[in-house]
Amino acid sequence: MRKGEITRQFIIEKAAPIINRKGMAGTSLSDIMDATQLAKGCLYGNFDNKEEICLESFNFLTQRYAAELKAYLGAYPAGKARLLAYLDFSLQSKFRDENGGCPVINFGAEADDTNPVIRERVRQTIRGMQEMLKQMIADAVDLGEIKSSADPELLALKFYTMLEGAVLISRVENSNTQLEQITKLIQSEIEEISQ
Amino acid sequence: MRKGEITRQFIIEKAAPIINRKGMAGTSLSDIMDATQLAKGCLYGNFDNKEEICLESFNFLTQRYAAELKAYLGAYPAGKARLLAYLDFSLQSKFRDENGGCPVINFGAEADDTNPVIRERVRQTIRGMQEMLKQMIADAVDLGEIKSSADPELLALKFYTMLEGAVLISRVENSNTQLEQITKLIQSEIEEISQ
DNA sequence: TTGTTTTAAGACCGATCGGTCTGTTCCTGT
DNA sequence: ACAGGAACAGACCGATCGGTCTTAAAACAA
Repeated sequence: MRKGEITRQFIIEKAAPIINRKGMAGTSLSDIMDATQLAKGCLYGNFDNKEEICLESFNFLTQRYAAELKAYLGAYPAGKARLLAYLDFSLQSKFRDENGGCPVINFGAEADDTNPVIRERVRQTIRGMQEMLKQMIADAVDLGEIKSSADPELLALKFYTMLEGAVLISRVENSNTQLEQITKLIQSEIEEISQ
Repeated sequence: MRKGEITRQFIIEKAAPIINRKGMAGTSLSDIMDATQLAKGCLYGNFDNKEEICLESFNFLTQRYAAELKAYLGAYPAGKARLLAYLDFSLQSKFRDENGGCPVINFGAEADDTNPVIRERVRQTIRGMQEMLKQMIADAVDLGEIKSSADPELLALKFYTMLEGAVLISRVENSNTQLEQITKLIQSEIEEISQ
């Protein structure tokens, strides 16, 4: 790997939590210079502009999350067990707090009216998460763990909106209570549709 | 009413949709000067700083929403009918699109890590909405329309997270589909716990 | 080791940022 | 009608914004 690629990755890793916390507009290049201890010329040698740093930061946060999630879920068999494991992961994931919360919420709320490129990436991420949830539910149905009357797609949307809404509220409240309550609710809903 | 108070209100009404769309950090004073056609001296004659304009803009958006909601719900009898009317209002409320989406999401996502004052106001708003929902559910229980086994507080949290999550996704997707699906889901859940 | 290419530093740029201040205009109570 | 105060305009401020460019240093291929 070339030196430049290492530096580029280093910049992204340092910038991502800041941008996730302070927002794209709220993060200045000097913020990133401080965090990386790199000069401006170096930043612009590795990126075309600030927006590219923001975009790559979002990609980094979501890809890292996806990798951690995949590693975590891999230990559980497909179906209901993995679905419940996903809830555990969502709850215990310190990720959200340490890096400024869910990037889907942060980047989504900021980009929806201002930045079509990033908004499109957020959309892809949302669809990916829903698709994954849908697949886990469908697997549980196929395995006979969940009633076949269940609609995996609709349930995935329901659970995902509940979780995102709970993450938002928990961040504003600075408390895990709401996220815990919602997680328990989803767990018991899964039990209700189990057979 | 003094002239100053009229101008102050005028500034807030013009600034609020912009700040809700572009964010607090992403909105500059010149944006507000353009929208109001007022000079800088006038803005600072009516507000101490930009943050005060942001705070009052959030207050304006939420208070106007609350007023419209109250007016809408007043036509329905307390209990299940009003609860269902709330869902209708949420769905048809053009408010969200015209002004840049739900201010709870926009200001909440931006302020949670950066602005304790505004975050506290968002928190109050969230609690107010949950309290209102809880009350509507509790009324329906008291009237015997909903089973007494239902937990109004938990249901309020559940419905609210679903709605906020759906609003976020619908905005990123630029489609009402998800919000419509979630609204229908909540409606049928209410029917399930009805008696 | 040497020559070339890549990478980083930081001075520099014009524009714009949030905010101040002074002078003028407009409103309003008498 | 007029005096006094409130409200507005806009020049002005230093700081900082995102971004460029030149130069030096470091990395790399030979």
